[in-house]
Amino acid sequence: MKTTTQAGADALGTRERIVRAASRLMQRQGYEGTGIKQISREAEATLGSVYHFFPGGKQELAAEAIRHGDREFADILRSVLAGEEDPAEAVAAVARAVAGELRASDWIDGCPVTATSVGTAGHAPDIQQAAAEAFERWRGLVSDKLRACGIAEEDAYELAHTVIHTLEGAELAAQVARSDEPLVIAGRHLARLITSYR
Amino acid sequence: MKTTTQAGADALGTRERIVRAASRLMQRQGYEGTGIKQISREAEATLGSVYHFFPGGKQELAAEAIRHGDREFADILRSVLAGEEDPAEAVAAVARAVAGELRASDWIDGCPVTATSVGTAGHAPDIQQAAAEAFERWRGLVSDKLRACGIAEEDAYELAHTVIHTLEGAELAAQVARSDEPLVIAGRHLARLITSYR
DNA sequence: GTCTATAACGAGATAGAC
DNA sequence: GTCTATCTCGTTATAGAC
Repeated sequence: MKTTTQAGADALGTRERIVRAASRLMQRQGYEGTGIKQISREAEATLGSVYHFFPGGKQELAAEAIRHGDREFADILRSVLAGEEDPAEAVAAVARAVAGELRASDWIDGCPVTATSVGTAGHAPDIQQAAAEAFERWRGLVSDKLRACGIAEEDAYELAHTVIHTLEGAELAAQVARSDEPLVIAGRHLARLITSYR
Repeated sequence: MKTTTQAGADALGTRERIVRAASRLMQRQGYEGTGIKQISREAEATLGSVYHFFPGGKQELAAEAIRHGDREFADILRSVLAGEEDPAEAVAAVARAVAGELRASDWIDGCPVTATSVGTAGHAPDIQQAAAEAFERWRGLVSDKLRACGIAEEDAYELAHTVIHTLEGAELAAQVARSDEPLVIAGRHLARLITSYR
């Protein structure tokens, strides 16, 4: 068995621990607000190990952290969407799931992709591209669900955009307001919008 | 005439130049990514002047910068909403206006409130509150427009939430994708959603 | 691969003359 | 109100032993 497929927190390789720590910290503090020393400390790795695995420095590590957050939310999205047959219900369930995780973190842990990429436009293209790819992947998952439920391809494509982007914006608002109301309302409206295309 | 009401860029007082520079820089680089020295340089003020007007340091200045961005977008919102009679058309026009400004900046200048507040949750309550108040003000303007067009108060309240938050999320996505497609689609869907309540 | 030490630089903030 | 000089601390990144 390869080490990269082992389970259990203590069995994680150094590289994976570094990526996870970077993703979690940048999710809370953003790219500029997170230091490499803090990441190495949190990952229980030395600074030398960080630069060994990520010779491109902070930018390369941040791009990898975004891809980690991408995969993490994609798994949640797949799972929650599969749990409801009706696509409108499924999207509302995603909104509730996001709200639940946000509340559980006391409104601290926002979207890891957004938090890491905001403020890097124009001087960190790798980070911007990783974020764009994450959004595209998530939209693809939503679009697949909508098409599987009989919504026309072009409608599904556009609806997936608004589903992901509305959840993104509502999560930001929920975070600063320390309330799940924005996400609950967003879930209701997205469900209504989707239903109007059936 | 008081100096604070004078027009023209060169006639601005020092304090106002500092706030504007802070708002513009944090809109691009975020709170942590923007230095006070850079702000003072850009504002053509000395470091001493910055701390004279903002003894609370970077946090106090950032909160004021957010309130500046709040007022700026509120003015645009009022103006664009007033330019269209139909509320659905008006909201779509707002989406186009946001897309136009974003494209004009080569996808660099996102939402000044979001960019400044992301990553500060949990350790800068003044900033979080200023951001929450900005969103609330903007939602109030949208809600006023919807109610003036005959939409029930409770529906207008909830729709205003989703209008602002969807635009917010779509702007983030448009920024990383360097495309106005997310905002154009969001405008269309918001118009459709509003129309469904008439 | 891991570790320590340190270089090189910039950050936020302050003091005090003017 | 404005300006300069400076303190202190933290940052990214590198060097080189082990």
